[in-house]
Amino acid sequence: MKAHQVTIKDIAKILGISISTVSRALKNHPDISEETKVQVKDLAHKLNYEPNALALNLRRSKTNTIGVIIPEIIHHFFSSVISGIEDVAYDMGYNVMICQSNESYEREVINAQALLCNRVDGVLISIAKTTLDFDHFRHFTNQGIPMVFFDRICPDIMTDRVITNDEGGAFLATEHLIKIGCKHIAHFAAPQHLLIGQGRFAGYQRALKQYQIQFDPRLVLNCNTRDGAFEKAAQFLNDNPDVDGIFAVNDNTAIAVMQIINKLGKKIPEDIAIVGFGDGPDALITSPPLTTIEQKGYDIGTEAVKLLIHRIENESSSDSFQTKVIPPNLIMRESTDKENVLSANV
Amino acid sequence: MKAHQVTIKDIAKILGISISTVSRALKNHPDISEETKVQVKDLAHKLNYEPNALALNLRRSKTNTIGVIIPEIIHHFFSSVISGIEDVAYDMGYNVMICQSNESYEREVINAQALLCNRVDGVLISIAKTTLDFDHFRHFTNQGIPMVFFDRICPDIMTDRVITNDEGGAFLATEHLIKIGCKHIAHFAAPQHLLIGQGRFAGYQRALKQYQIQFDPRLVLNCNTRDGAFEKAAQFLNDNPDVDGIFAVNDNTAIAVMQIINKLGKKIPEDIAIVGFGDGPDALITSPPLTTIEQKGYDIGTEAVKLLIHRIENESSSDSFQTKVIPPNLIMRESTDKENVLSANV
DNA sequence: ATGAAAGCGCTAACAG
DNA sequence: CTGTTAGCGCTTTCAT
Repeated sequence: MKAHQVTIKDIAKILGISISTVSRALKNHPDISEETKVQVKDLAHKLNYEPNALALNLRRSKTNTIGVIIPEIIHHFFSSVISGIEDVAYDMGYNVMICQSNESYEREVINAQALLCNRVDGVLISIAKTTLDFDHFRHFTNQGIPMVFFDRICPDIMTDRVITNDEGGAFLATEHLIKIGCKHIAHFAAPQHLLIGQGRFAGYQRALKQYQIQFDPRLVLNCNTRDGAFEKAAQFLNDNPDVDGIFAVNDNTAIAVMQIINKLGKKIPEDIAIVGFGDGPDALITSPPLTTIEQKGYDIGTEAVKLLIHRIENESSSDSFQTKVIPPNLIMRESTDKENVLSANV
Repeated sequence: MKAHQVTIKDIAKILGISISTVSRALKNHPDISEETKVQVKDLAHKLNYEPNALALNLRRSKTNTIGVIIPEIIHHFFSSVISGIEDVAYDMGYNVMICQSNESYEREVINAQALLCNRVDGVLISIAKTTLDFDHFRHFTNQGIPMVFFDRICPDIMTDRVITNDEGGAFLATEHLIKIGCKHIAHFAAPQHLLIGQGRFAGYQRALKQYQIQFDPRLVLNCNTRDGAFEKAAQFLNDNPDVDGIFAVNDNTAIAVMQIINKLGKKIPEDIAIVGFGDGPDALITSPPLTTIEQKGYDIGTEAVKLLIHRIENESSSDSFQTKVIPPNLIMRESTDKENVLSANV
């Protein structure tokens, strides 16, 4: 059943010429006569010859393949990143091999090993939440395989990096709430052992400080998931009835909080204005649509893969490592539109 | 810079034994003495030896890799499918190589070729909307590489398939609207040259017929995207003020229509009840939450990859081709909850 | 202008 | 128990 895949050997035999001539003819080597070239190419086409990438890669010890390790493909942010990666990689002649860690350290280690075995030319990584040890990544550097971390970076390993400006984005979000007149701004925060947790909390604090609003630690709630919000938000809003603005560390949390606020019968943004972080498509379909910080997944992907391919193709160049920071944007929507600016335009 | 990757040859040289002994030792061949095994394994570990998958695959002419061609990874449905594929593939010792067609025929052809060159053991495919010619897929069968189509299948090629029961799902959706008392049920439909367009329209019609409701072609609108809804829905609802139920061909359209209905000041579900198709996470966060048909992406992925691996590992078995149909579920939420059953439970 | 041969890293007969 | 050898498909010197 399994039809033997056509090789240059087959072509050579049929045409009664040598393997090397076929090889040369197929890649337009100047030494080969036009006649043979035409013959070879015709036959190759007729037989559906496809060069065996395995043999090729083994020979060159280069695979033109980029490995990617991400936590979960299902998150809109990460699939945007992948789209960015793929588009650029494709244009530059690289394949992409995607592995999901599912936020599991063990799986991440196995992924790394698989990529190593497959001799990828370089790796793009966003680390799992549960990963605390980084030796599996060091293997890449040991073997001279360049890595670029994005979004969830590894501070202990010196490499190129691409990150969002979390602090700046959080500042924008909080500043926006202040400017529309919120006086008591809560922050639903991610765990402070995560870099994004730290950065976004810091931006929140800086905005308060800059606008001389007293920081009140009681207004900071450790809550960064939809489920968490359903657990804690109602109680929190009850305990802090003066809260008139919320900056949530991500859209999911913000959206869940909005649903709770709606249920409580309070008005958004009149009673409580709310800003998220991430700008996934979800932010468009809530009621009201959610003001949020745009986290440019696609751009992060393209930048990361560009840095990586540059390293791959300039091994020698020991340019010092870069950290690219993607600047965030505030996307204003109705969840903070107290003045009815947006609907006035309709 | 690029550290030479360690090979069994290196290990053999250092230990002063032959390459084949090393090879055997590493795979616990019974002929090898415990002593040598330990020596070899220790050294291999110390040197971070990783077997070269390229060489291995070339040798065995088997890559243990499954190729996947999907339209867009960004769609929640497709990333769910991929998760399903990856989980099973991983358990069964296969790698997964994902390619996006971006709904482009040309890109799909290139993807297929890349997978062919990389000698994947099998392929999972959901075809691009713009694909009308299928020769690039026939190459796989010609080379004896098994294929499984899922969701967007290719009717012209005989292979295993995994699909949603579109007709049945649409029937459930429409029946549900009928049962909650809707009398004038509109259908926002996909183009009828697409199989899902046909199937879902057919299910809608069957439900009407079964419940003896007169089919009215004016209540069928060709509209299957968010943008389309924003263009056409308001006008449509104006022209057909008696519509009290809508079955939309997918969640995106349903959600956009809900937003329009809300803007028009009508109540959901009291004035108009609405059902979508797909059950992405979006359906949870609209107001009200959207009743929809669960399209089990993850399950489709696991089923498809199981069928594929079965084919791969039983080449000889010319079992006739199967079409697995994943049965749909109705997920009832507030967008059709006229009786307030759901909130009563709270 | 073409062919012969070595080698990329690994496995698996075949010999001892 | 271990070594020798051939070969997977391809490129690339080195000959001719």
